[in-house]
Amino acid sequence: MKIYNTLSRKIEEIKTLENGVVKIYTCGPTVYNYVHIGNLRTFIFEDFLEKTFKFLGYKVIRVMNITDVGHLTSDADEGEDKIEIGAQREGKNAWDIASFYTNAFIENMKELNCDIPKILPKATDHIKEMIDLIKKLEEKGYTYKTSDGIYYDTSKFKDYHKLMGESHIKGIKEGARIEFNKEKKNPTDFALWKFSPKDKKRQMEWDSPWGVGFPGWHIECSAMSMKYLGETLDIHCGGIDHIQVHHTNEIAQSEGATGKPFVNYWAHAEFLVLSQNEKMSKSTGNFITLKSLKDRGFSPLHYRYFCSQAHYRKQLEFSFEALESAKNGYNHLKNSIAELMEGANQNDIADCDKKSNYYIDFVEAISNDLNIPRTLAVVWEVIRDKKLKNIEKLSLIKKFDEVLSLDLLKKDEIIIPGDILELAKKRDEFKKTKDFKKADGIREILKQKGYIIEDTLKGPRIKKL
RNA sequence: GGCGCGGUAGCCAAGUGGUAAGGCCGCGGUCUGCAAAACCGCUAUACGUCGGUUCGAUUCCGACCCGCGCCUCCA
Repeated sequence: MKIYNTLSRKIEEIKTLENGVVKIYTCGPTVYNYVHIGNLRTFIFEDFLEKTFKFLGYKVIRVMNITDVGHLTSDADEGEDKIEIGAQREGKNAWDIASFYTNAFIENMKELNCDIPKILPKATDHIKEMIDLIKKLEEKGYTYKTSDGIYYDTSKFKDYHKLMGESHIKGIKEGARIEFNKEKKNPTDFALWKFSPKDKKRQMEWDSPWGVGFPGWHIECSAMSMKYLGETLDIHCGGIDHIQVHHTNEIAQSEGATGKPFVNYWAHAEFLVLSQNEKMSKSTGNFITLKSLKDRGFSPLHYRYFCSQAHYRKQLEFSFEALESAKNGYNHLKNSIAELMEGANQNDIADCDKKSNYYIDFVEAISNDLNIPRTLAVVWEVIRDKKLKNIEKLSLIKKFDEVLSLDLLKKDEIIIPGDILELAKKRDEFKKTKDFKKADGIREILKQKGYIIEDTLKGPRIKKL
């Protein structure tokens, strides 16, 4: 298994710490609002990664955090964080907001056929671990206090910029904009613990050795990843935007505290970008959710298929036109497979032939920096192959779907209401008496009611529009 | 201003130092009472521009143009 490592800027063969086991930490959502389809692209990438390891025989231990506290809206803001703003917006308390959007997130993941990591720690459940970690950093001299919190002195950590590469350092210094916090010693210093504002009671705040307050924006990932995966882990994933700040700070915190390498491989997913208009941003409220896709007639798996068509390290341009073509492609694929399954018993689909060139191509593709688009081409090639038997094709596709998770062999069972069945029956009778005008009339009525009728060798088949 | 990424047929998008996957769209055919679905076939002389290295570059190097991202919370 090879993957691009942001740390080395090279595609590397993965060597896990423990043979046959891979420990993965994936940055999860901040639950103050719905996740958007850009977030979802990253989570789908991580799901492909996890399933690829499983496909290749690894045991995967994966952690995904739920950030339910602490992320400030910006450096300039005093004390306000997104969860509390969300609470104000919706007239609920902060805890309810976090819980509501956590559930919504999990629901989205399920709909997209993404496995929910078994270890899904919430930041608010790990305040103690964070405090302990900050204490360790304090002991080692990495911290200093300002009027509003405990900060990390990034000048004390040797390789602070290692994730970004040497060339970034210059840019950060020169490109640094307005410095919001004058008490910070270096522009890149960041808060480990923030004090609650003196005049205001926060909904979420905790006691600490430094005073009542709440954790900084980065400490939770260091604390929770090391708690569940150990001081060094194999792979850490996230969106590409996290490289410069969040992940860089995680390294500084974790390695500063332990003196050991924190992560061996960093894997980052590129952005989903909108072809026109502004960018999608959760904090500005300008974003598309899975629900809005569904409202426009797309299924979650249409979106998963859409994402599967592009490599995770390349920006993917989102447009409804492009999604429409993915939808057509996906439906076509499912229909083709449904035809292959006609007459075949699902139980007869045995293990696939691992010596098949298609199987070899598939493994080659997923193992080579997760080339999912290539695997889709393999699936199409299998379907179009003139020599393979249907059952052989299905066994390959079934195996491939362990990674793709597109429900390729799943029959869409839909419940047809009685009145629709009644109409279909009538149409069939008209057809038999060759009264095609009336038969077509009924077909038109059914269409208006949202159902399509297709005549097959085995009789009519009703589908939802 | 700094850093980074990309520009492949009408659209989305893989990939490669020796002339380029796949999907969508379009067209024709088989099937059908007609459709639909599926299948078969076809299609566009596709690799931003200009140089360089090379026997040979879309693939490597340089410059330029264009688009995008990050640099402030953000997948």
